[in-house]
Amino acid sequence: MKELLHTVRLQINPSVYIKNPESTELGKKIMTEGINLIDKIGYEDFTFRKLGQKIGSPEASVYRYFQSKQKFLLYLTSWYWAWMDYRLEFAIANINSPNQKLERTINLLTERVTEDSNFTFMNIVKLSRIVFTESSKSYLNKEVDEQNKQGVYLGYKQLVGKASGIIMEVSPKYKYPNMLISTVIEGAHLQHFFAEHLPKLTNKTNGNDDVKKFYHELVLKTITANKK
Amino acid sequence: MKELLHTVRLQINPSVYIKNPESTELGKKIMTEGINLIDKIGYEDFTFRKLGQKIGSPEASVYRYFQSKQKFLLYLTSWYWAWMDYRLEFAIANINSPNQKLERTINLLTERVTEDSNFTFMNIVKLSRIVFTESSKSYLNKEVDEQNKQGVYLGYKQLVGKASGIIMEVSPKYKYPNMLISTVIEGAHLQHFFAEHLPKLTNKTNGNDDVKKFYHELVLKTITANKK
DNA sequence: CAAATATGATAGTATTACTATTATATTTGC
DNA sequence: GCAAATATAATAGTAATACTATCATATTTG
Repeated sequence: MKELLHTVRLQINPSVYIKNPESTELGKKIMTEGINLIDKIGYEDFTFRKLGQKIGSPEASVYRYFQSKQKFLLYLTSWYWAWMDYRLEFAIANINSPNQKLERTINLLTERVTEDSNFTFMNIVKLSRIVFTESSKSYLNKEVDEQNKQGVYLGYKQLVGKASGIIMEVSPKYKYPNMLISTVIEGAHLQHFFAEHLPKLTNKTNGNDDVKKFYHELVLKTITANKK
Repeated sequence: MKELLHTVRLQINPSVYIKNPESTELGKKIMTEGINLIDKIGYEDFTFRKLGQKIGSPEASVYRYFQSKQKFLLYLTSWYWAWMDYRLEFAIANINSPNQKLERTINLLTERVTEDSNFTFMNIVKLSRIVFTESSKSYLNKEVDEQNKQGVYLGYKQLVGKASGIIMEVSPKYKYPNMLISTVIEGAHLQHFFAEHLPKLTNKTNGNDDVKKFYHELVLKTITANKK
């Protein structure tokens, strides 16, 4: 993707923050250093106190932006999904062939983010690593229904919905587009994690693009009608 | 599956416990009530102190069986994978057709456990709910490499390996059997969770067996060679 | 220039995830 | 059948976590 010279402001559901961190310097420091810290020590060991020490502010100041570290994680993941949604729109703009749209969509959803975009102060490489490892924890808990009512997963749902729509363009009769897309997204995260930490659970051969290839093939074959 | 009148002792890697909980009454109480409690309040809110109160023993006693609540979760998941492995062996015993073996395997890996087996004091329905929601947290963290060295994921790897072998029987040239199986296992857990809590991310129509059907079709189509 | 808002500095709290110690009860080995 | 080993109970203690509260000061805005 090309560098963008104009600034894009991503839309994040306000339910995940108290005060928009993009609106102040301190808020931006919280995001930048928060990402660094979670990427380094992991979500479990991450605390607002440690973050405060990094940015030279008391933890109480961090609490003025986010109710809890859960909400902070939700903010980061929401930001990521909004960014992906934006990238998806960009990637399929002016493309007419549904098949080509689908190919680009699957690429986007399954490939690793390795290059830093400088369109934002967010470190995207680190953020995407965080999302791959930690994002499922934001819904796999007992608060999921309550949080869902507040709308904290809207960004994720929107992206899944959009990608499912592209599946339907290619194969209008396919019954399970949402299942397929959420399987692909979460599966790709997992496979990248496994490749690094539990290789017995995956199949990385020589190279790099195995995950992408695997899900490409899987999606295309799955949505194509069989000649029984 | 038929009820079994003999007792089967599942093999659990000793790295996940200090003292085998199956060897004493207290140990069994810890498992039974631990499962009840995690199922009720979730892994995050679960503590050994609360568990101790339930079973009328001090938390120090629980610590004599398990080093930490992480290890306790690992014990439960290891037990579950060992049980699944046993059920898989049982389900494919004396079946010759690879396709039929595969069908039964996918069934086992993707369906919800709704019936309590009385071959054990473990509440399998609750345990499987716990595994669906919490098991990924046992590896999605910074300790994964260290824990992996200790062998705590061996049971899971073994099951994935066995199921991949069946894929290879059906389709010897297929390149990504492990990816496919781990995608199916974790994906099915997720889809069941979504169906209950985030239905926008899945496609449940009228009935019940959608997840099973979806993954069946997905696997069969994926491993079948295309006529290009 | 007053009023509102943002931040810093500091303190406090209930709970968590443990570890340690001692006493008593139970099992086992000879 | 008794000593020795082992298991459990009872209790206490600790550093860290995930917050909340208060007050003073600095900065922005109308």
